[in-house]
Amino acid sequence: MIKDRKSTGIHCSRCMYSNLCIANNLPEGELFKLNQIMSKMYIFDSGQHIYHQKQNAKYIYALYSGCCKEYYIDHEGDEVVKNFYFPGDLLAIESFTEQEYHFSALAIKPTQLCAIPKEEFLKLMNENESILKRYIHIINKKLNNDNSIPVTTNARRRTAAFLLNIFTRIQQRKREQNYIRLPMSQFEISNFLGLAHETVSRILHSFQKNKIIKILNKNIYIDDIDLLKSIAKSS
Amino acid sequence: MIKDRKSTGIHCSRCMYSNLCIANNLPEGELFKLNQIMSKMYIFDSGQHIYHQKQNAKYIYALYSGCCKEYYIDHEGDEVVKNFYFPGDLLAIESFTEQEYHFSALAIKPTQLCAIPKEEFLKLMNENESILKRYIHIINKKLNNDNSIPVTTNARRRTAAFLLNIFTRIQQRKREQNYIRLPMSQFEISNFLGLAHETVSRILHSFQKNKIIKILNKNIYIDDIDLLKSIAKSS
DNA sequence: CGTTAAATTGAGGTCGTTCAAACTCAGTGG
DNA sequence: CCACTGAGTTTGAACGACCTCAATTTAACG
Repeated sequence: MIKDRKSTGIHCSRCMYSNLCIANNLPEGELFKLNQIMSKMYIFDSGQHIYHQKQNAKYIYALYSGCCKEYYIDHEGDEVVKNFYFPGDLLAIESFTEQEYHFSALAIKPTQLCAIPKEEFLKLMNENESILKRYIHIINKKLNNDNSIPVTTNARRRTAAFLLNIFTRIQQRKREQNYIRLPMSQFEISNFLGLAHETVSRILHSFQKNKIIKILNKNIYIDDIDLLKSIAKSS
Repeated sequence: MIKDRKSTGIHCSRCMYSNLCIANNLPEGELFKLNQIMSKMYIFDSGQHIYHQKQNAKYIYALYSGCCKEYYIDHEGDEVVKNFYFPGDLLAIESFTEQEYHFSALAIKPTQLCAIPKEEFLKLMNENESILKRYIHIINKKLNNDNSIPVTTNARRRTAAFLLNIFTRIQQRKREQNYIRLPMSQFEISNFLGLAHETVSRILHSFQKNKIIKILNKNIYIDDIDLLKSIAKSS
C-alpha cells in the first residue's frame, strides 16, 4: 500500500531512528529538502514483497518500522539471504546506480518504508554537502559491516556473530533490553549464515546448554554476552 | 617511494585503465580538476606495504600498475585476505569516511598508485556531478562484487568462481589472453577463499585432471571456460 | 648452486550436511 | 472447545567434504 507521506505525519525531524538514517546531523535546510523529495510511504504486511530482483529500480528505501529480509534464489532454487533490515536502515542502495534491483526484499513484519526517488536524491547529494557525506558514510559502513561475518569460520562462531549483530542493532534502537525477539525464522537465519537449519537449531541449543542464552519461543535472552563475544571472535 | 605525479608524465587522459577508474567518461573540465588533486604517485616493490590497518587514512588510491592484496590478521594470528586489486581499481574506499584504514594493503607485484587526498576529493564530488555519479557507481559495484563469492559453497565452486573472477578482470585489461599469470600464491588464494591451502592445490589439480585448466608454474591456462562457469554456478 | 618458500600428496579425524522422523505450536474450521 | 493441519523446529544417525598434520617434491631467487 502507498500513502502520501505528509498525510501520515511522518517526518525525519520526529523520527526515532533518524540518527541511524540519512537525516543524522543534517543542517535544517538540508533536512527540509530531504523530506521534500520523500513524498511517499510504502506499507506492507508480513510476507509481502517490497521489490523483486530485476524489477525496475526507481527508489531506494529507508525502513521506518518493521523488519525486512533481502534475498535471492540461487541456481539450485535455494534461498540465499543477503541481509536483514531494521528501522533506520537503507534498502536497495547496492542498486542505486543500476537500472534494476539486484535482490528481492520481503517484509517479515508489518513494515513501513520512506521511499527515496533515486534521481532526486542524487541531485540533493550534488547540492548538499552534508547529505553527500552522510550517504557515503552509510555506504562505507555497509561495505564494512556486510563483511563482518568472516568468509569462513565454524558454525558456532558464525551463529554467535549473528546473534551479537542482531542484538547490537536492536539495542541501538530500543534501550535496555537483554533479550531479542527474533523476527526471522531459524530457516532464514540458516540461509543467511550459509548453514543447514538443523545446524542452527543444534548450535542455539548448545548455547542454551552452556548458559549463554535462554530460548523461549522466538525470544532469545542473552545471559552471557562476554562469552558470546569470545565465541564470535576466537575459533 | 613517493614521486611528483606530474613529473612522471602520468595523467588520466593517457591512462590505459582510466575507463575502469574514476576518470571514466568525465567531461574534460572535471577530468582536469581530478588530475589537479592527484599530485602524488606512490611506488612500491613486491612485499612492501601501501598502508597498515589503523594507520591514519589520508588518501584513497587508484592502482595504476601492479597488483595488491588487502588483508587483516585475525584473532588467531592468521591472515585473512579481503581482496586483490588490479590496475584501475580503487583501494581503501571502505575507509573513505573513517579516520583510520580498516585493513592493510600490500604490493604483491611492483606497484604504482595515484594518491587521492580524501578531503579534496570529497570537495570535488560535491562540486562535480559526473565525479559524484562515477564514484557512487564504483562503490556500488564494489558492494555487489565483494559479495560475489557466496557465503558458503563447496571448495570447488569457490575456487572456480575465483579463477573466473581473476580471469575476467585480467581479460578486461589485456585483450585476448587465454591464460592467467596468477600474481598471488596459492596460500594467499586460500586465505581469500577461506580454505586450507592444501585444498586449493588439490582442487586446481582436479581441474587440470578434468581438462578445465592447465597449470604451468604460476600460469594457468583456461581450457574450458564454460565448464568452469558451470562449476562456479551449480553446486 | 644452494637456500628457502611454495606446492604437492597422503592419511586420519572432525565438523557440518543430508536424510528421516518426531515434536511443537499457532491458526483454522468443524 | 477441540481436532486437524502445516510450517517451523528438534533430534538422531550416517556420510562426506574439508581440515590438520606430516612428509616430500618442486620452484623461486639471490
